[in-house]
Amino acid sequence: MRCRRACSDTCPTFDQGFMRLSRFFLPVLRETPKEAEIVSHQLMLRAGMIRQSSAGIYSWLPLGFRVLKKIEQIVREEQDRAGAIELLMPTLQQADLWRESGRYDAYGPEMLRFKDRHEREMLYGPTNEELITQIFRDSIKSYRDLPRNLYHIQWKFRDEVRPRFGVMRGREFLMKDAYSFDLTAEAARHSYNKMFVAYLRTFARMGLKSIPMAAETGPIGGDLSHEFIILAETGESQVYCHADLVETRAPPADVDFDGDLAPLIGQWTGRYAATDEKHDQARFEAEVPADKRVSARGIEVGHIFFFGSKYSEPMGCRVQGPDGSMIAVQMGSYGVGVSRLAGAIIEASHDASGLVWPVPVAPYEVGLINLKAADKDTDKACADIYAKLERAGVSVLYDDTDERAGAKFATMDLIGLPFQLIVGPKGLKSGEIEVKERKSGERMNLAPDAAVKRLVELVSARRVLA
RNA sequence: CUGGGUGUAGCUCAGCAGGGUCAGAGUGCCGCGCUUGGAACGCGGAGGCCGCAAGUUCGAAUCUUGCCACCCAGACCA
Repeated sequence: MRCRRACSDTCPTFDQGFMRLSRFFLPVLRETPKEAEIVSHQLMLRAGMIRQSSAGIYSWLPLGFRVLKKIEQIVREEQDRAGAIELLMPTLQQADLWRESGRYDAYGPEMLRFKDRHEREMLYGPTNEELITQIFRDSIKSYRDLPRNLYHIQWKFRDEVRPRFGVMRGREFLMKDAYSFDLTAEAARHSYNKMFVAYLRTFARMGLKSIPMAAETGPIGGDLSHEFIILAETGESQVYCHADLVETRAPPADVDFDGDLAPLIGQWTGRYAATDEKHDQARFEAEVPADKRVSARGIEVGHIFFFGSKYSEPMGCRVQGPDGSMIAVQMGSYGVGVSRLAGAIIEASHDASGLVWPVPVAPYEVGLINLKAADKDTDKACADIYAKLERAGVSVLYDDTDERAGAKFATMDLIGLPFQLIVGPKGLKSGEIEVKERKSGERMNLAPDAAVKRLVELVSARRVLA
């Protein structure tokens, strides 16, 4: 989110990430609104991240919006790393396009349909296979322009019969969807593998343990469909896997996406992993030693699959091959539930006091607490620390309000910033301020400058995937 | 969509069975005082078309009917 270069505020991507709580918009709730059932929903409401607009439709308040943007950016960076190319398609689409693929009738009432003023039939896109296929076929005519992978991050709408779990199953949701185009099924497998690897890195960067699990393959069959499940105690579905998978590390940043990814993929697909629907207890017991059997709760955050010419054939998306023949392209699509991830991360990372953000997705990296606002010494110390952190490129939410200490602690714990810097008159007298890590609760007292230095080290170390 | 439930202050809720000082509490918000390291305390105050609409009645948050919204269980799902 923050520009990595030492650029000024004239840089359009610059987001300074500094805020005084006295000027922020953070409507926290002390009590849990009754409509929220699961913990992520409750905490998102309480921490002032979201507000429900209507069933399954939410506004993202500043704190939540920052998290959403961070998640989005990680997804983007890993898509780019894997060679996918970003574009942006509209939310509204024409019914006629969907008639080409036959899905206008096949898609149920989940698809929101309506007419514009000219009585043209429109729909709010639940997904974009048709549109991307149209875009691609209208422009690409040669096999020499393959392979390509195009993605966008856009709001979708599925009129779920029953939205629930807050942003985890909303009707309107932000999704990254990528679409690959290849000449042959074999080449498409490689495109698929790239996304597979990108997903492992994407979720790992957000501090999540994600496990790919074989999923229904649809009309094509084969083994090219996986759901990426993250483990969380409060997960919505039951999952089973080999314990080693949980410990397997995500691929490094310098993985060669043009090389043979099969061995890497094999590390993940070689061991048993299945969701409820595909679980085979007998096979599980036969393939996994008793002490390695993991039975846990999980949340689906990504889904990748290959569908060959399902859309390219009926929609006439063909390219001319080396021999001059017209060949329908082989496609795959790859989704990540961006807004859902905000909820999923919380399900995987919270405690009795509130949210516990992993640094890479934290709305701010540090919460600076002035225990006695309007006190000359604490104000000065805080202003100094605030400026130093800013210079060091650490994002800070500075609680400069005149609340009581207890209330400040409670609020800061609730919103879950990874680190807290606590500055009070007592500590300052002995030349110390307190650094607290939200997750472990560990505290240390350091001189202000040492605290800033330590904090910068801690934050930097946790920003990147180890 | 089927079944169940809930709509009263920003949030959490009481009050409805037997209509009539019932417009209430806690919390949050505003002001003052006293406080100041884990959601202090005291006093004062603002805030509600009791989901909406019809109806019954002298009188309805309370009873009747209809509608709407939201929540939960199921089927469905990034």
